[in-house]
Amino acid sequence: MSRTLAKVAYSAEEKQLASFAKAMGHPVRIQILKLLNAQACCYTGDLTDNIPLAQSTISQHLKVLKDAGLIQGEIMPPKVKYCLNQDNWPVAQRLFSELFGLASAGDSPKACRDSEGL
Amino acid sequence: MSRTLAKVAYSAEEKQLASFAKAMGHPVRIQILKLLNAQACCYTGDLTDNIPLAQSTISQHLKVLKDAGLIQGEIMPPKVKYCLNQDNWPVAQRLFSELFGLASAGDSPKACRDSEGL
DNA sequence: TTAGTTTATCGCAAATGTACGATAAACTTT
DNA sequence: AAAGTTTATCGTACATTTGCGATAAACTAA
Repeated sequence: MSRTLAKVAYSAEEKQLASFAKAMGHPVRIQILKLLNAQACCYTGDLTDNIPLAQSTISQHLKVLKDAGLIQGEIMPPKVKYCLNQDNWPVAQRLFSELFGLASAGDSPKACRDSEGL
Repeated sequence: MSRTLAKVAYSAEEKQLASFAKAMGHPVRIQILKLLNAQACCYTGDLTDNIPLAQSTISQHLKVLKDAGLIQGEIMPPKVKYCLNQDNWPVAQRLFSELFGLASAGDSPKACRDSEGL
């Protein structure tokens, strides 16, 4: 048969994962996340200096990441310091891990013998 | 200081990762990926039957996933069988793993002592 | 108070994304 | 050949995203 399929609506986790993914769906935002992951924190100005986009545009990208819950900002007048969101980053980590078949690092997708089509 | 920052342009990997993430940025597409990950393959009709969206809409979502390289489709007249993309799924797996600080499963984001701001 | 620094927000234009119904395309069965 | 099944594509409407310059907001230093 083939009737053991998807539920009709999205689960909270599916929505959360899609929301994280959506926020990550732009190269600049990936760049920002990588930066924060590598060096803990940074100020908006640091990004403005090194990314060839208007300051307002970068601020908008930061807002997207913040609204998605991936980063958090702390006001340190006159600057704002951003870091990965302590609470949600591990959640995102988990959700993506689960989607990708969790761990076993070298796992290949469930075989679909024949494949290579279309 | 603080001048050891981001490069001016995006690397190929950053663009690739953003592209994967963007394709994953919708709950229906997450649902489809989970399904394919869980049961290897499925036909468009299976999705059409179980997701409350028009057939044309689902077809479009499949196209987004296919264009991003996350899934592949094989024509088996009169149906089309979809599976995770054998080549790229592991790539996506790796890129996301790397972004999330690779492995150590329980790692928390690099401390940003003080935090909780804004 | 005034001027300076840093970041967020507003208003706008152009491009993309989302969903639908209608229709075409490909192939099977009668 | 005609009718049926399954999936993709087209055209359309509406919403969201992306990027910019201009401006406001918050706070410090003169």
